[in-house]
Amino acid sequence: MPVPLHQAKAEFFRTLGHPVRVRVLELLQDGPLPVRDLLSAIGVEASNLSQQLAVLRRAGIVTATREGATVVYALSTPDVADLMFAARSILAELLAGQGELLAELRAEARG
Amino acid sequence: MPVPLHQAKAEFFRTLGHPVRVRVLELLQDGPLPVRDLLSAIGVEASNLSQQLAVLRRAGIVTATREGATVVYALSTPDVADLMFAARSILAELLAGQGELLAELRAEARG
DNA sequence: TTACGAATTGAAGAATTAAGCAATTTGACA
DNA sequence: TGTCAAATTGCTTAATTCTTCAATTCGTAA
Repeated sequence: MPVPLHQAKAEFFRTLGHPVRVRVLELLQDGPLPVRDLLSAIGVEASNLSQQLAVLRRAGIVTATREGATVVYALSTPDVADLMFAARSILAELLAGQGELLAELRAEARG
Repeated sequence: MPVPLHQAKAEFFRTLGHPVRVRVLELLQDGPLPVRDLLSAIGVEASNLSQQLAVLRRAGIVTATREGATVVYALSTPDVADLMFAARSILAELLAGQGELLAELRAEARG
């Protein structure tokens, strides 16, 4: 298996590794949205959101289309939803595991 | 939806955002492996691999078990395979899209 | 005990990345 | 034309992350 493919995968994951960008992808799962809506939903500075949108754009994960005065963003592939779902599943398991550890710790503290 | 959850997801993705760590997770999909094997398969400095394994460990994505002189690593949940699969699918689409752009560009160059 | 191999840890410098503010572009409309 | 709102870009500072090297831990066997 060629090395640069791992590089590409790693870069892809890194592209998702920012709370605002995660937020954007989740919001776009239900359909395209203008920047204005993303802005009010996420509640971050406009230039900051723009920077994060640019990261997603450069990676090709979202597309931007100008419609009059506004710019509308959309997922370039709906498969992103599957990925997010898989991530949620894993995160749920990991956090459940931590929850169990926490429970054990409490049990020890009581014992 | 609470803000820190997005933070957690972002951190999770960022944890995957490194070629060596991606490589490790893919290798572990077929079952647990001792560090020695990861080392020879990935071909990176031992201390570097150890650093990356530590990142995965701290995130709870892999577990380490000492067996005599060696340490064996395993995925803490098999769901990681699903995530990797989803990532591969998206990456394939994105790269295909780039391929199309490249084809168009070539067509223009010929025209 | 001493030594050796396997693996991890700590720390320092280089390189990336994020956040916020000012300046700029682009389209809509008086 | 001039102006306003939407969105992006450029730039600077602060914070993270990566890589490498030296030192350390842990187990095994002489």
